[in-house]
Amino acid sequence: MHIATWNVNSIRARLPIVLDWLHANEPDILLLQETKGEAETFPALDFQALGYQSHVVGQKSYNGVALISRHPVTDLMISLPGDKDDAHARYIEGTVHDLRVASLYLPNGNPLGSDKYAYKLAWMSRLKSRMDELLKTERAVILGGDFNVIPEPEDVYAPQAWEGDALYALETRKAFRELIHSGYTDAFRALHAHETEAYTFWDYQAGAWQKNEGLRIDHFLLSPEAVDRLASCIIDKKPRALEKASDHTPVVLSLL
DNA sequence: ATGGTTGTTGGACAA
Repeated sequence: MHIATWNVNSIRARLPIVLDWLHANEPDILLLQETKGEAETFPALDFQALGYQSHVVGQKSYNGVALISRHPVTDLMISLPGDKDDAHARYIEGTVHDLRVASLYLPNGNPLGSDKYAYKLAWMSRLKSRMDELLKTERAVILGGDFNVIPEPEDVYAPQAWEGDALYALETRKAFRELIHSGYTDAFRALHAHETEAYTFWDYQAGAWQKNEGLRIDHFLLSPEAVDRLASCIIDKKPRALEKASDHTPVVLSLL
């Protein structure tokens, strides 16, 4: 079972790259973030032609997540519980075989001290509540997506320069640790404990890709039942080098 | 250094 997560920064702008990658890699499940459009405009027929069904939560212009699968998906949840007034399209969760899988786009939160940062922290608190609920099911749970969190200094090219950023501020990392400590595992770091320069995002600006000034902010968090089946977790850097690339590159999880 | 880039959209805003 192969599951990929990819912040594509607009599915319309990225469609050829995503379809080429999907055809070449054939994961069982593809989790997308920042599809940037209403669900009705999602190019589901293009994915269907490759044998995939698409489940999309969208909104105009911003955010947007999708759960794309070669296998049937049941029991969809299309928002993160805990705030009925939150209209951002940032969360979708469903069951594929014996797995409970979510695609999530956690708020960026910049700048620190703003309403946006308060929203980020509140969203992380809501996510923790949902993750606690999922743990109680004692099922294999896979949460994949753009967490907009740099967990540790080795996950960023210049830690000191990011201390005032909402992706790396201590309060953000504390909230991320709370997610982990409730019983989840960061799949990439579990299998690559001391690997450095393992990034999933490089800014479009200032030659960040060419200088390898990246961040590791796209993650898979696994429940204990999923960790028992963990075989590999790799970052596929190749799509970031293409013309018209997303600023993020896919992370691919393999389970037994 | 108040820049630099990309996407949506058709001027800012978000990242």
